[in-house]
Amino acid sequence: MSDGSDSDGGSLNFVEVHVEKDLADGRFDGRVQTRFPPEPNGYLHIGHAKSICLNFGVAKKYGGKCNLRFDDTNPTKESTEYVESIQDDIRWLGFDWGEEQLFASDYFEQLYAFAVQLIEKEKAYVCDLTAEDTREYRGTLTTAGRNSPYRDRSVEENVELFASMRAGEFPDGSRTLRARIDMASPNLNLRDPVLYRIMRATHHRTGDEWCIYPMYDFAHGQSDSIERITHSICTLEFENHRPLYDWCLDALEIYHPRQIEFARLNMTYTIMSKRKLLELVRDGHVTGWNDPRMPTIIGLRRRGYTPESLRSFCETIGVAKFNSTIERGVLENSVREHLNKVAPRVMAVLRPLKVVITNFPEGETELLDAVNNPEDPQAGTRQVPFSRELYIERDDFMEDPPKKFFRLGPGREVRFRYAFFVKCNEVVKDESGEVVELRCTYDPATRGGSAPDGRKVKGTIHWVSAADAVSAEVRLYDHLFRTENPEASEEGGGYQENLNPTSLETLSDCRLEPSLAVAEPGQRFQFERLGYFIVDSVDSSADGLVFNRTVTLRDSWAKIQRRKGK
RNA sequence: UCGGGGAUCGGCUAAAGGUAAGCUGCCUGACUUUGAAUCAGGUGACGAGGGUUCGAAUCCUUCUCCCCGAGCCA
Repeated sequence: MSDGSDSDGGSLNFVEVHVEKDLADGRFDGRVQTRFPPEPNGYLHIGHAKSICLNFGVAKKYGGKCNLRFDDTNPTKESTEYVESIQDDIRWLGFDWGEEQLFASDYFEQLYAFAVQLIEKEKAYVCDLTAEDTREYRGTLTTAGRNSPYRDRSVEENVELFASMRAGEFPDGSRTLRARIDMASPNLNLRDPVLYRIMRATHHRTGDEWCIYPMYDFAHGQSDSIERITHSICTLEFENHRPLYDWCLDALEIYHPRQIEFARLNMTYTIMSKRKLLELVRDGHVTGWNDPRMPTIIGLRRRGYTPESLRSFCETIGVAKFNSTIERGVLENSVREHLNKVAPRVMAVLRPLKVVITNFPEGETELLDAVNNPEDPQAGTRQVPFSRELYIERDDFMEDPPKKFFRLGPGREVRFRYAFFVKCNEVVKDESGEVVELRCTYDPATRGGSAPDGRKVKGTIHWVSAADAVSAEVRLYDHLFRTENPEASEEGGGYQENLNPTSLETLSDCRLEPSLAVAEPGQRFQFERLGYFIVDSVDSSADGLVFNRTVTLRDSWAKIQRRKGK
């Protein structure tokens, strides 16, 4: 294909361009095999979702496979908790890596053999320099390094020493195995990089079997090679490592995949660093990796995001080498778009204001038909009870409203969704002057929401019947950070200075229409005129419903207000 | 300072020497029993200079700015 497009007419991202070129050149016998290689040292976040969609997506598009391989070469940071969460998250996202459980740690024996081969080829040596000395010998960005005094040990001595390293005869950090490349290389990764270090730590899979562990650079490429990966797709920061990736494979004379680097995802109002996300959890700024404010997959999931929305998000943002930052709103749009199609509509009042319909008979209830989802006729209808005492949203009433306020005010008439036209006659206040109740009349002739006399109302508001309402707690989430780029702090402090103090608002006195009484954890709804909400999977129970707001609806009224406020 | 990358509407991406396109945002308007959704229109870009060419976002060149790199992390 040379016109830059695929069969659907969509354009190719640059990775796919490279893959198609390789396919056309017969470079890997027409195979495409990718891999997603997380280190199990934290939970996956939306940035990983980009990589997952890319790797699994490219494999699928060209009839290949994508492996899930854990890059578990540093036992001090890794655990099975993370392994399991990563598998869960990938499955939930909708991807399948087959039955294989792949771990770099499964290749430790093979990797060790590779290292011995390198020694035998005089391309690696055991070095006794301390960590500090190693750094000092390495030189700087602008000055060449110096050869280690241990660089010219004999093959025999190196083989023996390396075996002793493995056998546990030396203390942690006392020796390393290094590649013999070029201490004067302008690429610091090539200045005799460390291949193995001595580290007594219990590995989550190999236990105490090993006391030496391979470095990323010596494990990753060879693991790719063993799995016969064709395209090893990673992020930009590994671009400087590619010469070393290639060097190892060439030195070993083994199958040689191609590494391609793309720009990782950055998003406004959040951070993507695993280390910093871990700090947020540890320091108690969030309730856990699954806090709905976290950019983690599990957090977004609990927040109410759908796998479809995350996948379509990854599709829209594209893949390139330019270091870009995606607006948070793009993510929000992706979930709105999906939920608009599938989420059942219900009425819920978050901040209740009592309304008494003075001309509606006491103790009576009228059942009204409401559409479950106007975007999906199959979803059918349900009945909602209307009675003398109702609740409406406090925001839907103003005592002294401007002309363009289409909701309730003294003397104004609006439509109560799916019910009647209602007119406000009287405003009741408490001693402090706060509005506590509205006394209104309804027009029985407008049942269902339209007037036989053809009169129109400008606004439609949601409501719930007071006697029939179910109570719930609703958690409203806002950006975790108050600045677009939390990493850039004004006072020179850390990103934590930019935490948004109002990122969570908990409303405990919400009233929902009765159909919600049986809502199950994980069920998603649109609360009409408010947003999309999900029953919390952790804290919600039958006698204590808890909802998380996934995202608000677009709100052009709020936008107008904001514009005026400026 | 050395090496490796990068720069196209406000944001994100296409254009593979031949009409700078799409999505999103923003602004209008239509419709509306969700100020939602939907629909229509508008706004708006090749980092700068030089060169090659009939023709350059694309090739060459100089410059500017940004990112990555001196872990026994990945």
